Amino acid sequence: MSVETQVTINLPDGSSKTLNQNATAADLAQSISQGLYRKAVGALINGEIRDLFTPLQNNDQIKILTPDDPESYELLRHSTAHVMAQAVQRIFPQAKIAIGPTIQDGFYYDFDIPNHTLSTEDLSKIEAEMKKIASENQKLVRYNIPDVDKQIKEFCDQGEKFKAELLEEHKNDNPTLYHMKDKDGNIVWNDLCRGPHLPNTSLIKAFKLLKVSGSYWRGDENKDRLQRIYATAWWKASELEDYLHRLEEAEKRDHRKLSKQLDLFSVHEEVGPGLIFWHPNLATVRAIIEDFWRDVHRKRGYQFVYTPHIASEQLYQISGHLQSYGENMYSSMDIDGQPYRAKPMNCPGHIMIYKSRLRSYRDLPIRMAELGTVYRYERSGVLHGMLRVRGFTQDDSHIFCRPDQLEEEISSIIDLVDLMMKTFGYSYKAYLSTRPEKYIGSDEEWEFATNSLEAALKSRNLNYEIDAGGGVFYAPKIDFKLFDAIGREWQGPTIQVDLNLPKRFDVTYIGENGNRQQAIMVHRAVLGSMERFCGGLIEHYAGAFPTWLAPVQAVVLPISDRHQECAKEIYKKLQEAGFRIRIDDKAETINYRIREAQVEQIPYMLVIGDKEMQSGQVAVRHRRHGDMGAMSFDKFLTQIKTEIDDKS
RNA sequence: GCCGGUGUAGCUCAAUGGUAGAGCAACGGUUUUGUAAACCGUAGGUUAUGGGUUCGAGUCCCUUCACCGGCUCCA
Repeated sequence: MSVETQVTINLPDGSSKTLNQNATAADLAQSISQGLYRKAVGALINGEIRDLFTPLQNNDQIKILTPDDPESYELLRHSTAHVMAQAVQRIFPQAKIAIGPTIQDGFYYDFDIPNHTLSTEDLSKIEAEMKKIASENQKLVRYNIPDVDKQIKEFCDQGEKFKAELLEEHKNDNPTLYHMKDKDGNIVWNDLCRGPHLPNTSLIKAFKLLKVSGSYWRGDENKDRLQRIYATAWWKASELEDYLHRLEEAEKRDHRKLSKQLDLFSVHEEVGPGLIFWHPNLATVRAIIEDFWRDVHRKRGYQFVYTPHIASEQLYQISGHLQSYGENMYSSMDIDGQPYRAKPMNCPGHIMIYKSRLRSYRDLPIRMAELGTVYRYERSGVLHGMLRVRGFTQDDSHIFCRPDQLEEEISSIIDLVDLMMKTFGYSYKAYLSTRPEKYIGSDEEWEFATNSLEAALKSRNLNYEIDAGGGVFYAPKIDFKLFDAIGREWQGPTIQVDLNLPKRFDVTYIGENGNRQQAIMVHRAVLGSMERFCGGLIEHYAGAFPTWLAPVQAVVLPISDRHQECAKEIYKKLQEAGFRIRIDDKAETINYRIREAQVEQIPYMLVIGDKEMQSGQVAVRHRRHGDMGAMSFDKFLTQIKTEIDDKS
């Protein structure tokens, strides 16, 4: 056999294999082992997920994908999306299909279904039809469109205007269709799609349609309104069950639900949506977090400031917020004939303080910090518990520094972020967002600011990803994504190097050479907002705040009336020692009161009965570990003290 | 704001178009209790709001408001 009719491909283990030309990934799998061939669902070719029947090229780096590989879920979910679309069109022949991408843990598909609104009952019908399609064992076959214009016309004739539009857009990108064929090889359905896909539908076994919602063609509210079906798909039924279980768990942790159980916060129609009332329990948690926050900031050379909640429009004209952020600001109020606004951001206020006197290069850096409450208009449909509100308190800081101090400042912020996130038990990941398409400032400024951010990340040996073009128009930034106790992602700290405001406000200092120089301004928030952070914490801890944060740290429970005196003494001693203590001596059984304390997630219960009165000990029950037996009061004191000091 | 859904006692939920109910919580008693719910009783409602259809509306239709799931945006 000559070399031309063969291809050599490389395998993950470093070995290589020679196959006939036109061999596909499936052929490769078969040549490796029957077992692998049976399990194969696709291939990773030069790092890209591809169909199992993709012909291989000389020198390709190949990994055969099986359900054991995380990448295989992309194939599964994408193919399941097509099965869903086919099912929808079987049930609703008038339905036109838009797009159906995979998302985390699942996928969705958008449809235009004239004269029908999808309901939850429809979902089970569609699911049943999908099972049918899966059992029909249809083949998914990639098909290069030979005549794009003809295909566009065909789509138009079928009324598939979204597909026609997409194809028109991709006409020069070698567009492909995927044919779905029955066992006799007849094409029963097709969809414009780049792929890749599973070889056939029989692999699709464990899926569930989750919800319907509205959407727009291309996410544009001026374009067609579509109906979206969200769904999830897994290889095994057990995985699907686990996933649904995780959803249930997440639902149990919902901060709005826990708020009712634990009496944490409320919103009121008489007051307005998106405005949070902090009840004593959550206010206690917040106050402790704020104390901690002040403490770590003080130790890092921050100075605390307070700024007004309303300001003349002049301020926001200078800052540019009226022009670029006006849509999110509340309309003006008239004060002595002058228009004023509720503040949407703290930065202009901090700049006012900076500019209240002449600053020398020796004064820098100046780190100003404020738990600053701001008000922003959010569209009514986006409000969500404490996580998306209209009035909130940011843990906002602005650092004014010289160019030569920038990297060091950023590095120290990253250090602070690390301390804060570790304290609350979040893991995190950093993203460096670079210059977007629309921006202000010079290329040199962008380069300097971006390089400083990156250098700081590197100096701290922090892994980060680059979000190219993800910066805001006035600043490159580092964003941190947090991962909570059940692995969910939250928006975390942010660091931005502002290339705009120092110019607009003429923020300067006198340099060593006696000349006025422009100061560099860094915005940073670590917790984000107290509302969102505390809302997130509720879910992260599932309502069981660690002892250092718990609204009530221990409850003293006298067994009967004759133990009240003794219980009160213990209660008093603990309260005087600075703990947050409650005594529950109401005329209920001890079981009842223990249950109440458990439901309230109080970390410690101290049961006082005859034995304890005699021995002078306390019987300790922990909300998680249950009855811990009797111990001396001092021992308990030391134990809880250590726990609080360690913030564990 | 848009699409879809929901709104009944403080909470969780019932009530084929035909007299609004339960459990928990609250309150009053009784019980004095050993590690997740003692017993008896009392009170609690313009069924989110305003209108309409009907002999009759919690239930059907429309308005407004709020909430829920998304779209979009962001702390």
